[in-house]
Amino acid sequence: MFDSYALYNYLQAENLLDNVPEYWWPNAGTFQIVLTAILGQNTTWLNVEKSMDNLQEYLTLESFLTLDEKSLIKRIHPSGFYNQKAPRLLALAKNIKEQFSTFENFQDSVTREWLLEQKGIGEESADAILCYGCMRAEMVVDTYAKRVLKKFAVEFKTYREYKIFLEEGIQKHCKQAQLAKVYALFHGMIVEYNKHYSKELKSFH
DNA sequence: GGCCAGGTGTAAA
DNA sequence: TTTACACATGGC
Repeated sequence: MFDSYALYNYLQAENLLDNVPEYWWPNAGTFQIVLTAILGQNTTWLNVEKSMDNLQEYLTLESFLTLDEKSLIKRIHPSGFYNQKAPRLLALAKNIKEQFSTFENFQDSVTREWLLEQKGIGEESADAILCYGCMRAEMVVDTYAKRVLKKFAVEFKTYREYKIFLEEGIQKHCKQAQLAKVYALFHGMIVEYNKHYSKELKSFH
């Protein structure tokens, strides 16, 4: 039977993560995850990197909060949707500061529900921030995950159904204490697999 | 030149 | 509850 653990093993056999950090997303565990999660919405990664380069001096919660909206819009121009991403990012940073004081405290105590209340954060961004920013056991479901699953004839309607499918198979085979790392690795392998086999996967549309 | 990318919010049916 | 649409750039 094909469950997410079978997919996990299939991807592992591909050896996709050579020379990739333990937590696959660049700068995992830092405030930068919050920025990249939102800048990356419906945007190519190359454009996200261009925007992040323009934010070099503002990559901590405190320094980011010194930016004004006009300057931020200019800096994140390459990654698109800047008129909505800029105010949403500033409001989010402000709320993190007000509710949690420090990013470290945010990492320890933020909930998925709190994130989903923030304008500009939907289910995928919430899970990306929790998984890679806070090292929590939350599986990220993105276009890539849906595309790989389609290759194996697995399709659902809602985000929640995809998330449950991906998490269930792993949970049966991994200890609770390992889950956060395994989910991060699993999602990372899914993305790398897409990059490697993009043409083949897109032909399944 | 058209299509798409590591989505989300809003409004209308 | 589902569907349609706006938001925007840069690479292919």
